Amino acid sequence: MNLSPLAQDFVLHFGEMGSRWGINRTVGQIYALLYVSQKPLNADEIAEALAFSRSNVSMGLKELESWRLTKLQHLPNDRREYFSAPDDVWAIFRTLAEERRKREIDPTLSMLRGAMLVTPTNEEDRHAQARMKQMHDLIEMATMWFNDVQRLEPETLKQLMGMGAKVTKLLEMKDKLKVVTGGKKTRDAAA
Amino acid sequence: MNLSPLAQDFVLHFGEMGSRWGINRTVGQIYALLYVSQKPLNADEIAEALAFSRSNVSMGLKELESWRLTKLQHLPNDRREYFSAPDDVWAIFRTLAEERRKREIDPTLSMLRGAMLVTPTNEEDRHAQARMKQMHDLIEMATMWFNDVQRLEPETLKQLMGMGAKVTKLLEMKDKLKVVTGGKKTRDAAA
DNA sequence: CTATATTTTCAGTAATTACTGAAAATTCAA
DNA sequence: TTGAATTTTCAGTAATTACTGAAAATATAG
Repeated sequence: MNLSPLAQDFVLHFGEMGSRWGINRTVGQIYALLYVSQKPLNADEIAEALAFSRSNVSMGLKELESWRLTKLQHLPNDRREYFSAPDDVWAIFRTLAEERRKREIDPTLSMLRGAMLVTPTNEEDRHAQARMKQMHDLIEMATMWFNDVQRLEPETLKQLMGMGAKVTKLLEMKDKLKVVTGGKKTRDAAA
Repeated sequence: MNLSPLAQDFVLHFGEMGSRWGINRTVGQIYALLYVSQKPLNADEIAEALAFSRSNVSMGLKELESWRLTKLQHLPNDRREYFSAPDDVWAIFRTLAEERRKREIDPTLSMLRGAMLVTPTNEEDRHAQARMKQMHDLIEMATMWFNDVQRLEPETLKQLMGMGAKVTKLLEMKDKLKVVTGGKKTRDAAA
């Protein structure tokens, strides 16, 4: 690996993290490399930098493409394909989340919905079904929420996140406003 | 596996999902079983229900304990240990997230902070460092936000999530209120 | 077309991770 | 204490997953 120590640390760390999250270590490393790289890289450059076989890199890139995480481009007078990661980290994270939802969350919701259609024949199953419904409802709520949040302008999102727990204050405000619009004195709302 | 088809589907599905998220398949199955079970189970019951060896169950339970996902109790006149999952799904999810943060997010933030202290010696490294900073900032923001949200009352949280994209409306409201408290007419705020 | 460059596939192998049974350690009732 | 019940450990093995090199497929310049 002929990378600077800085890049190398990053690449190795993300290989490790990837594997803890169900992503093949080498795929994680390839993406980390693309992420920090200044310019797009072709498969040979990646293989060389990470000391992987050319075929391993090919498979890794295919995997990353299936997650829609890479950008592909060609350079003039060069037949090889050059890969890069999007500039916007938030966009990367969003794509990853979308893809995971499609692959894992949605099938899970289906399975849970299916389970809820079964007529339970005993107390055990009745209980199991109730538990599955609880899980279903949580996942569905979180998913819908994320779906909404994803659509927000990055600016709005940043503002919201920056507020953290202070969102509670907003809720209180909202409640007060409701009271206000319901006919009470306006002063409280602005207080 | 002498489970009802309902429970069996659930258990197998979660084993599968677990393995996609970096959790050993059998550990996922054990937890799914505890999750749907009406009563706490001992290791032998789990081994029997899932057709695993007793030692495999022992290791799986230890793993789950290290994630703080199980409750342990004893029944009168029975020396064996009985395991169960918490009743509150949101609490389970929260614990999982906390633990993952401790194990994966925090070390990643450390690594990124460390990388940011290095004085870059060339343009490549300067760029890599800038990229790492972007990632660091996103992760830190998301973490702090989650930290805050975690502390909210389940009721408040539910309310917030139920609002989804409508939080934007709240933000707009807030901005108007700011203007208002800054000295403009109060009517707008309540509109 | 043809030759060459490039990418993909895949069977074989290596490496990693998971699982088991037997033995050791621990716990606790008597 | 002792010894039966229970849990844990761990070396060996099985299963899975990852990786490679060689060959096939694809793409494109001339």
